[in-house]
Amino acid sequence: MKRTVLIFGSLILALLLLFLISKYAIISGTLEVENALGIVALVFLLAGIFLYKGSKTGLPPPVDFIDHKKIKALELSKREYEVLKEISIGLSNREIADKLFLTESTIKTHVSNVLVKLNAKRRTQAVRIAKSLQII
Amino acid sequence: MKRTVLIFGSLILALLLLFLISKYAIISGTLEVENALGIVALVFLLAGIFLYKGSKTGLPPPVDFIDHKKIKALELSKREYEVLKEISIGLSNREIADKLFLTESTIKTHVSNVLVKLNAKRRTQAVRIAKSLQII
DNA sequence: TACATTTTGGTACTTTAGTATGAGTGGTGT
DNA sequence: ACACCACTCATACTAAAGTACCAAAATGTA
Repeated sequence: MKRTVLIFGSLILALLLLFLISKYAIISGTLEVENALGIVALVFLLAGIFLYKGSKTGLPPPVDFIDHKKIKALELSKREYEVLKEISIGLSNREIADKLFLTESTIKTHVSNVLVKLNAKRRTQAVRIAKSLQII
Repeated sequence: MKRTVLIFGSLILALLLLFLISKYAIISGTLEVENALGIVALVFLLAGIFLYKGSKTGLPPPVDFIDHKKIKALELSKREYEVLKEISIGLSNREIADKLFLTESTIKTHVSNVLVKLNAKRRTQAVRIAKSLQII
C-alpha cells in the first residue's frame, strides 16, 4: 500500500518533469518531437514493467508470501503453526519433539489440534490444505 | 519466440503511427505537446505491462512444470508415480486403493517402493522431496 | 489479582503407515 | 519359449500417527 503510493507519486512527478523538459526543448528547437516522444515512450515502457512486477495483479498465486491473517482466522496458536511447518518438511512427531525440545506427547497434542483446525484427517492432507491457504 | 517478434513488430508500428499523428497534429495546431506525450506515455505504460506479463523473464521458477526426465532418472514406475501424486494430495492408503481400484496391500507396496526411490522415511517427506525435485 | 489461553505432558487405545517376504499374472523383448 | 519387469495381492509384524480425556504449569490480559 505504502509502496504503491510512493511509486505512483514519483511516476507523476517524472511525468510532469518530462512535460516541462520536452516542451522547453521543443520550443527552443534543441529537440525534435520524435525524440521527446521516444524518451517518454521508453520511460513509461519501463514504468509499466516495473509497476506490473510490483503490483502482481495476475491470477497465479505469487509463489510464496504467507497469509498471516488466515493463520489467525484459523486460530492456530504459535506452537501449532510451528509444528505445522515441521510437518510440512516431512518430520515425524519424534523428530519434531527433539527439534523443539518437547516430548512426543506434546507434539501429538499440537498435531491433533492442527488437524482439527485445518479440517484435515491426516498430516499429509493438512500440508496440502495449508499450502492451498498460503499459510506455509 | 514467434509471439515476441509479433508483439515487437506491432509495437514499433504503433510507435511510428503515433509519431506521425502527433507530429501532424502538433504542426496543424489541433493537439498540444502535453496531450501527445500523455497518449504515448499511456500506450507504453500498457505495453510495458503487457510485455512483462508475456515475457516473464523474471527469476521465479514458473510455479509448476513437471520434470519427466527426473521421474525416469529415479526409476519411478507409472503406478508408483501415480500413487505418489495421490499421497501428495493427502489421501490415505485406503483411499488411494479405492480410487485406483486396487487393494491396500498393493498401495503399501507401491508406497514402500516410492519411499526407497525418493530416499524418504515417511510419505510426508516423500512429498517434500518430490516437490523440491519438481516431479509433482 | 483473577481469568482465559496457551503450552506442556501423561495414559490408554485405535488406526494408519511402513517393512519384509513371497508369489502369481501379464506384457515385452530376444 | 524364456527371461525380465511391472503390477498385483497376501500375511505377519513393527512402528508411527492419531484420538480421547485429563491436568498442571506458564503466559497474557482485563
